[in-house]
Amino acid sequence: MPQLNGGGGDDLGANDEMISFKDEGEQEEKISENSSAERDLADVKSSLVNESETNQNSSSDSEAERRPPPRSESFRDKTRESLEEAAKRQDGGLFKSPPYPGYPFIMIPDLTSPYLPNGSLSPTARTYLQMKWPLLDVQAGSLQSRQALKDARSPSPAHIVGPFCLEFPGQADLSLHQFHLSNKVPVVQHPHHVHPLTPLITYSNEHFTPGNPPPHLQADVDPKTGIPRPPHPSDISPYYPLSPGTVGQIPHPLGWLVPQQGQPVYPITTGGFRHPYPTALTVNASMSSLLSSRFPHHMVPPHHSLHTTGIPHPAIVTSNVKQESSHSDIGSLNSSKHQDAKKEEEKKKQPHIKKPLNAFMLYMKEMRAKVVAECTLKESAAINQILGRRWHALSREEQAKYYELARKERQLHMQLYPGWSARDNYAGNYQGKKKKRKREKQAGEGNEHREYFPNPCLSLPPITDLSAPKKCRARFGLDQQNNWCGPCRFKYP
DNA sequence: GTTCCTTTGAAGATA
DNA sequence: TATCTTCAAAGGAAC
Repeated sequence: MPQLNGGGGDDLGANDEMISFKDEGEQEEKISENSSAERDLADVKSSLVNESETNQNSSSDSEAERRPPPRSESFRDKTRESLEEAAKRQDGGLFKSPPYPGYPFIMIPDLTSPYLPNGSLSPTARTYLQMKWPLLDVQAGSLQSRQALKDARSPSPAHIVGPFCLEFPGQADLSLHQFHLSNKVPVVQHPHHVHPLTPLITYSNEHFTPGNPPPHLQADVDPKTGIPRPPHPSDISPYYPLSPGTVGQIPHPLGWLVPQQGQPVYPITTGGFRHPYPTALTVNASMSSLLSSRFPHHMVPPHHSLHTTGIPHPAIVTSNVKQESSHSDIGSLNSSKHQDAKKEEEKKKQPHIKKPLNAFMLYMKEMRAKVVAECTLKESAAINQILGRRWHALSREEQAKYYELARKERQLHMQLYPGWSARDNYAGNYQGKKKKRKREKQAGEGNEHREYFPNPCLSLPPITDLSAPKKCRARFGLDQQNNWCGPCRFKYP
């Protein structure tokens, strides 16, 4: 994890950059030989990588040296360890402040009660929400405040200190869903105008249009104000969506909550809970609604009308487990074969809970569109190379944002899927997940591409795996054969 | 339709 | 404990 101590050594992996410098130098030469149009394109693309790399120093040119220093001494790990240590000390508080001065943490004092007595959001809650979900209309945390906004059009930024460096003590939980997404704000992100902390927002507009939530959901009433409010589970990252299959089977009360890109990231599954829901996990009724909204319908009690206060409690998970257990008891009357077959069938149907995204993945998710827009590259592999280098070019503060986001994602993930382990997704454990073929990449392997691979337009690091001569073709496409290495040109004239 | 590619980081597995 | 392996996202290309 990033530190802000400004120590002399930069162990953020900047060693990578020398490669690009060398290549870029060659690239420039090569670019100069190309047409002006190509040069312009190359400049634009190169600028993607170069813009922040010009200050990077490194002398390493080997693949091995491109890797970060040993983890035990790495700046990231130190910070991460400190974070985790702090997280342990923080008694499970999700958004408490770790003791890292200058670290852009986003803290909320007490998310269990994000509402003020009048039903509006507490300022700090608004601040956090606007940080994490900028498209949230946190100003209009309640119908009242929304109406007030409508009338006065005057937010009260006096409460809002700023996106970062907010630090609040106190317990936090996942009751953010008591906040509401605004139906007025644009939900679809523009690729060029992405908030730095919006990687988690993938909701589509239609999913939050006023008419979309089932009418009966409107019955959700703020227990404090008595004002009906839609039970938007907006506190949950869209990385924890419902599985599409689950949504499709039954008009689940929150079935309209579907991530924009359609692919569930953290679909809840019964299989995700290898153990009963821990009683120690403090989840309030709001959280429970969220959880219930992400459970397959077969895990939710048959009544689909949500309780005004509660909607199903996390105990529902437990109770559902018990329910399943009792169901199994009943099923024991049937033949065991039938039961086994049914179990296997259900097991196959289980959507697997995906890993929480790490900092770099969050960064990629956010920046990919920008890179794609600025660069004509199509292949994700090439884009990821750019992103990887830009990641290293990021300042520690900027990286820290993503590390913090990733940390919260992990914590949220842990709360949503307490029994989940990354091992569950390993090939063999997850039905339907194909085992990844092991890459036969050997460090230090000779690389003719390296010699021929200036990659003029992208400042990409040299390809290390030359086992497949078709790589340049796959990498650049047929229309950019001038970027191919010699062997590839020869093979695919 | 499935797998590969490519990146970094987290976490499990293994020696 | 250190190292290795797998999997997260993405989407075009290859098979």
